[in-house]
Amino acid sequence: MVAASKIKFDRNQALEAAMLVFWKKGYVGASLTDLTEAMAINKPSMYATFGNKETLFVLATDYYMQSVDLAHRFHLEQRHLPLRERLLNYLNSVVSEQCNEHSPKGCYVSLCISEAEGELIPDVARQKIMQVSEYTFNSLTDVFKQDKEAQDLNLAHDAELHACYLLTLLNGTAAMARAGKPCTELKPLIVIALKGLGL
Amino acid sequence: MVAASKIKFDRNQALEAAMLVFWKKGYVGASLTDLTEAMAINKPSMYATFGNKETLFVLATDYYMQSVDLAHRFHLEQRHLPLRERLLNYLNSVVSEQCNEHSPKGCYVSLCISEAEGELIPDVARQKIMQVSEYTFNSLTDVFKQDKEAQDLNLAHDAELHACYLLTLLNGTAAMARAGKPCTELKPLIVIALKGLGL
DNA sequence: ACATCATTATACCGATCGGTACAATTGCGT
DNA sequence: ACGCAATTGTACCGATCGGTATAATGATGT
Repeated sequence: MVAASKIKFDRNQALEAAMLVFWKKGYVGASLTDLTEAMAINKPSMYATFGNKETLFVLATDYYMQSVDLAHRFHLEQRHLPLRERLLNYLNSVVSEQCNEHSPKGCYVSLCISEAEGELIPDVARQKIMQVSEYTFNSLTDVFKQDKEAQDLNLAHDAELHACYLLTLLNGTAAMARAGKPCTELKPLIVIALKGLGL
Repeated sequence: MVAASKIKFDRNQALEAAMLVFWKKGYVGASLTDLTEAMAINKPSMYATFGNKETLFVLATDYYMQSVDLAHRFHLEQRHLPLRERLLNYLNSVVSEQCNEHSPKGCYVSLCISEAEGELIPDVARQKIMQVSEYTFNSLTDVFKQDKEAQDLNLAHDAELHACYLLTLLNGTAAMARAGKPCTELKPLIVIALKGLGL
């Protein structure tokens, strides 16, 4: 009764397509035409289903966190593995994707955060992307705080500093990947960077 | 005779203003209105003097290299200083500026390179920003290749790798600065990162 | 088979984009 | 003081932006 009739397009599939466009072009660079073409729907359907560009961006960001980011974060949570191995798996996973030929270069979050500072992203979208970045930071901080190995290595003190260090590394590789550096040149950086932490 | 008459506005001052706008908003985000208002001239004067938005961007990028980047690179060329001190001075100089309250957050080059991959920057501008990024990479590579200390520490082998490492670090701090991280939290990352190189 | 109603496609809205034509203005050499 | 020439402000160009009104479409319950 409610209203569930007629065939609707696949909502998640549309969100994934939108996410890929934002990932490639950023918030401002992604036009409604780019978005709806990739989503294979037209503008009125988009507005009826998702509200407007800003709320679409928020939902696409949620989708990113629940799919892409979750797959990476999985490696962080393998607490049965040694700390160095967990971090290596996580960092390699992220960097691999940043260079992946089959998805946009770089990092969705890193790109959109760069736009946010320029005052060219509406407020809600800006808050969303900041909150997502903070979430990753907290995940990394928790690893350093809770892991026994990290405590033994004195990495639990200043956990925030070390989390910031790894987040900076990943933002850096994201920029390099976007500039065209291949995975083969970026992955070795991870080993060097971990040496900075004594790992 | 030639034509040198009438008062013209200060060309360099205008280029500096344009550079600051591109630095804050990127290429696409910087509208002609933003640019001409900051340059304190109007559109016809801008087009008569600089051609169009794309050539203005190229000239603003040159201005950036000759002013901002040159001041940082100066620290790299102090060959009488120990390698670690030269790198520390250079990296601290760059990071300080990325966080500077009185200029746009982050890095001019890093921001515009991120835009370039999205196919939303005209070709000449794109090539210019890529070339500038390559230039910085080569400067760092030369330091590792030519410095005696670097040769002794086995950093001259894979000089490109180590240059890439530092460039990645700076792209990372640029993103973090743009996301709002203060200088006090970013500068300690430099010391950690240099430990990765054994410095 | 028919009427119903959500979804679709088309065409349009005002605002702004990069870029330009033109006329009023301004400061110079004479 | 005058005329010249470059610069200025204004007003506009077509294209595209985000967003919407409206009419054609097509599957469903009866």
